[in-house]
Amino acid sequence: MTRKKIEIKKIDNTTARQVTFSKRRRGLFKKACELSTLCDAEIALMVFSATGKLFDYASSSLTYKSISA
Amino acid sequence: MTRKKIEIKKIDNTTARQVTFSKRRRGLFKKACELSTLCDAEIALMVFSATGKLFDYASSSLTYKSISA
DNA sequence: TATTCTATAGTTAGTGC
DNA sequence: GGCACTAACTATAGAAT
Repeated sequence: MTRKKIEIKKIDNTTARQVTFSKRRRGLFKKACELSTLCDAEIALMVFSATGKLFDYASSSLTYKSISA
Repeated sequence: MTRKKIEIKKIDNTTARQVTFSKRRRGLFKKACELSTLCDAEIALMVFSATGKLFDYASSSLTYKSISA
């Protein structure tokens, strides 16, 4: 996206892929947060890394109870 | 974000809020897609609009079975 | 109401600590 | 592993449609 345009396909280099993962994951969560706040939306987001680690986010009033009730 | 910096708080004007919702929702889903592709991550994303409408996305190999197995 | 236009705010690839 | 830098890219606010 900068310094050099990149193609949207799997990044071959493991180190580069991990660096991109942590940068973009932060960006994605930030955007989710902003959308929730700005537009009064409820959001749930789950991200599993290639190594199986889970990162998640849910806007405050979104619970299992709230969607199953 | 452009033309004028905005504050991250609920947009009061209903029309403006809806316009921002549809624009940013698209952006968020795109980013989720890109992260999944670039970094070989599995992602699930649910967005409920203020009116209760659901928009969702899940990367292809992410199923209930895959996470409960 | 969702989409298009476009200048500018914001994100991020590549790099070095 | 994360943070900082910065050029150059993308997303998007406001406006018009």
